[in-house]
Amino acid sequence: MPELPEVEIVKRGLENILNDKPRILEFQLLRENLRDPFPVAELKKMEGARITGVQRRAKYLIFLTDRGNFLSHLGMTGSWRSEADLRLGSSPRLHDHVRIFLNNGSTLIYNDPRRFGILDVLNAATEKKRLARLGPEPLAKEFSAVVLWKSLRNKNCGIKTAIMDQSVVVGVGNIYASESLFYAGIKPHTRASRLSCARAGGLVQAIQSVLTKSIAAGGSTISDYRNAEGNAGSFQSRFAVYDRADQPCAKCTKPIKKGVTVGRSTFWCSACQR
DNA sequence: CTCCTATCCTGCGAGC
DNA sequence: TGCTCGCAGGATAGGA
Repeated sequence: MPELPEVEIVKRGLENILNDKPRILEFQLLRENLRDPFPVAELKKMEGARITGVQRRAKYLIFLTDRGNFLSHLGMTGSWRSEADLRLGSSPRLHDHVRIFLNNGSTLIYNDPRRFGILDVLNAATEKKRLARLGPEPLAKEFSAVVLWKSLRNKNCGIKTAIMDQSVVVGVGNIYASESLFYAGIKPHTRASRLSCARAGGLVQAIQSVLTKSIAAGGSTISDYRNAEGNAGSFQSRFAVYDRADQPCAKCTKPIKKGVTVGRSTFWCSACQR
């Protein structure tokens, strides 16, 4: 579900919900793990802490408190929502796994059917494990033609696989990889190491443009994505190629192709992308 | 190092 | 209608 635009929109919604810097009354863990076991004791230590902000790094959400920080990754199907006046003993909805009761009357609820998500505290060890090897933020100045080109030079895989590698650039997932390559006019199967610096520069611009436009549209809602305030995104109606197999290319009207690259479906226009 | 596969899970739609 | 199968936004471990 969530790639950079969706996580960014969730972050902004959480900021609205948490803008009065509420205290955590209780961390309610409704099971013992998602992809990894919850660090129960360390999370419980943060009960009573004041949440001072929310940040995004790559596809991670980072919750800042005055007693340490914790992070969340939505995996494929994770979501945060808030409910007002929820009682501690009230029964959770299907696939609600974590509830954070706040002293401002709202409760943050993490729901995740497939449970590929992550909830972890942020300390030196988890920073190293989760964040240390992440590449540049695509919307930051540091992400340039030369930076991308250099990290592609030793990569034998296709360019689409390469830009989904979070050590090359963060935040680009299966949807925005196909979309970006369409706008850059680059075939997804092109060997990453063969891309010229100039074409890498075009790809940088395409990635930035697509992600920025998607954020402006509230992200993409494929089936179940909602932001923290319950609203769907609308960028899915503007996909150029993703999930548009056999439909006419908006530029040249030739049918969009679909293939499978490293187990992920890939969409492109064989006329517009070389 | 890099590359490649399998795997973690549930839900849904296509096809029979 | 009801069943099975394949596929879905991500990331990682483990072996080559």
